[in-house]
Amino acid sequence: MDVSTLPPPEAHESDTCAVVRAILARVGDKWSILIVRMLGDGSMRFSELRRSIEGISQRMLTLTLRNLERDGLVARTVTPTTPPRVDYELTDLGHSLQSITEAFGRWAVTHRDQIENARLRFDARQ
Amino acid sequence: MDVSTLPPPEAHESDTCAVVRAILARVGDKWSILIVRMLGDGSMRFSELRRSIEGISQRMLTLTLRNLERDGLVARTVTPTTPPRVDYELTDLGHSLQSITEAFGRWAVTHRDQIENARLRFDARQ
DNA sequence: ATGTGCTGGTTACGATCAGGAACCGAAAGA
DNA sequence: TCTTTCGGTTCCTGATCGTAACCAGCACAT
Repeated sequence: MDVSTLPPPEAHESDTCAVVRAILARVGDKWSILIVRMLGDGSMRFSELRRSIEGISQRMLTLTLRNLERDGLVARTVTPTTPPRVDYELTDLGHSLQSITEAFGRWAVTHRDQIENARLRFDARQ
Repeated sequence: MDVSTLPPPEAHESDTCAVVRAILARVGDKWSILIVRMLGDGSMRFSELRRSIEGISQRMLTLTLRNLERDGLVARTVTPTTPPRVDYELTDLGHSLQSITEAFGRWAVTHRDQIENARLRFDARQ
């Protein structure tokens, strides 16, 4: 989340490296991908997201949603009722990321045990 | 990179949320994905990686490789010559992640402009 | 009238982490 | 002897994460 701008113009052709890095800096943090995954099933309001993404704080949810909105992955809709209602949904750009986040989710669940075992083995070796 | 352990046993069934979060915390940072992408083409030695992943510091390369090794995604081979030679290559587990990192790389390159534009529009609105 | 709850945030602050720069030993080459 | 290469490590600073507290606005109950 530290890279404030996308790579400079001179890196225009094919240094995938810098592009991937800059985009990952935004989209690659743990909350962003989780939120994209949750919103894949349809729009959700703020507190709904907060309840379904366990472990996220209000602050991080706000910040992450704001960044996703800034990058055009998520759209924010305010309905000025009482109490106010704020809905978030994926934009087309956000939807285009869906297949990747889903693939990642499947990979994570499938290989979870392997990673945990590798980690235990590594730590035992030290 | 802050979550030190994988999710506790009680979260065993299907709270994909915690699993994805814990795994992303390790694998989802910008350097890890870039390294997996680089190693996808074959094994590389330390300084080779440092030169080809522009912008990475020696320290972050060391740390990230260590974590990837710990999680069983990367194998480290030391050849005790002078100067020492250390090669890194993907394990089978690491290779299983390849298609995802490649898909992400393609997505990043393809949608780079859209993100940059969305960001400019958002900032202009404030 | 007064308290309590829900909404979607914001602020303050301490812990944690990323990242840069400098340093390291050993050996080869000039 | 001085420099370079190799793969690290150590120190330090500034950014970031995350927790807890606070906020306004309104409904409903006491």
